[in-house]
Amino acid sequence: MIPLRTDPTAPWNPQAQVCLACGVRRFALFGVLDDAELAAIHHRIADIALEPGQRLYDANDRGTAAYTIREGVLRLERSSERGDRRIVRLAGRTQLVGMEAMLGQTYAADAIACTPVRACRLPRALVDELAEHRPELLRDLMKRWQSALDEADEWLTELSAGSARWRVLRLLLKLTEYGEPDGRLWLPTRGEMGAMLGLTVETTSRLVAALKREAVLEPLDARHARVDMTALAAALKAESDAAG
Amino acid sequence: MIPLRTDPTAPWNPQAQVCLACGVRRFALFGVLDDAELAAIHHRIADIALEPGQRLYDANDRGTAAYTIREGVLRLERSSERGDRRIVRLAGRTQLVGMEAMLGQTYAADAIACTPVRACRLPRALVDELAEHRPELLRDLMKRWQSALDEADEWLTELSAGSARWRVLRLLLKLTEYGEPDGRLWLPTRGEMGAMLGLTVETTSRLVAALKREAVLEPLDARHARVDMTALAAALKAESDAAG
DNA sequence: CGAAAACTTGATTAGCATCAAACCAGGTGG
DNA sequence: CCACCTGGTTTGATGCTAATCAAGTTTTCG
Repeated sequence: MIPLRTDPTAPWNPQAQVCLACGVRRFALFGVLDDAELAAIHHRIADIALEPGQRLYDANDRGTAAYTIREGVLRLERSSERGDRRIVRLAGRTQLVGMEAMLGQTYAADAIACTPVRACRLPRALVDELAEHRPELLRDLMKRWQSALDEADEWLTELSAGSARWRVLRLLLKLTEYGEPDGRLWLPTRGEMGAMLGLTVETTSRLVAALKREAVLEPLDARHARVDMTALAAALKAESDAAG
Repeated sequence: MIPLRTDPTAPWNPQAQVCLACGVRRFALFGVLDDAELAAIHHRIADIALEPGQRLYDANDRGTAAYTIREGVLRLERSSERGDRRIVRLAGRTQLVGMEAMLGQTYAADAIACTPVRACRLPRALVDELAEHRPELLRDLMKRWQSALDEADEWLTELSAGSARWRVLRLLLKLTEYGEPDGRLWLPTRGEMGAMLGLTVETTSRLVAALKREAVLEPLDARHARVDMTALAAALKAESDAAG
């Protein structure tokens, strides 16, 4: 018989403590669960770590789980029938990806880490079970679908149309949502930026370089920068006036 | 007292017959309901007719209903912060629009008829009531959210990137989904096409004209055409080879 | 029939892609 | 520790694609 002290469902189990103390807990899908409920299921939630470039799942895989991102930024990427890859969305802290698995569908995109990522794997069976007693869970799921849809629409209107400069500026604005609390901003590679905006690496590089010169963007290290929000807003305004 | 024969919930009521005999019934959100259930609620479903250009709802309105499209094509349109309008999705027969109202949210886009449209108005309260006894309804809703998301991602990868010719060709392919069963295809105005593809009216016009000359597109009347699917496939192939 | 809207076509230009080369940082192995 | 390699970045020169500007035409509708 398994000794009591290593019972994985027990709340004094170390992993249970991790779940209970999780920083994103209240904002994640399982945020509606109370301590007791979480303690009863935490052992079915695998903790996953990814290095930049590693995949969480691939498009067309028959998925059996969704994932809550606890840390880092993940990109959702599709290849077009012309053969080039396009990033259709980013996902960061507290966001849920791979929801299509909850419907028994295959994943719609590749999910690849842009930065070091930590995620929790939520098996479909678990979500189904919990949803039976906790209808709020389904409601939360639906809200997340709607958010993803809003996000996709925003990418269409703001990041895939207008001049290259406008798109890069809008992307910086979007990236502030994924920045560190201290104002440090994660900067994707130029290739990633291009794949998000439908631009080439060269064009993206030129525009980012220009923004550095204009002091909209203060480079910290290769992958991080600080943005002058006032200057960014002014640049966006100027660019939209130029277009109209 | 209301005479029995005009009782709106009675199955022999004319409107009830309309609902029971509805052509899209089995493919629509309320497809899971049986005759008795439908007869009990049909009087709460308003039948709506729109002429081209009329609006079903506006972005940012606090919506209290979703809509099932029974006939015609509707466009979902957003204006960007630069001030130009972009069509982010189309919706046709059997599709559900305005789902965000089911979450108590405001509509995310303007919904405007492209062709004469007939739609059924499904009040949020009704959907909530039915969902309590019929959990499949929520499942269907979630599937529709996922479909909308897939569609949005496809618009990003196939209709918003690549050469103008590629986009127009892909749009024709997409439009076959909204065509009549006899192979007749609804053609949007050049302005609408441009707003879907992120191109100007002039460019769109030139490319559509070229496709007519190449006999990929056989014009029937101003708003309809027939496409040679083989020629379309060949043109797409050629265009994607040229890019790669 | 006349006005407005949509469409088409042409001429010109701006903006981004393409091609090419140099540069830089981080990591590896001698 | 340095030489080297690799992947990402920057910059320049050139060309092509689609935007823009400008008529002119066709269709739609009151």
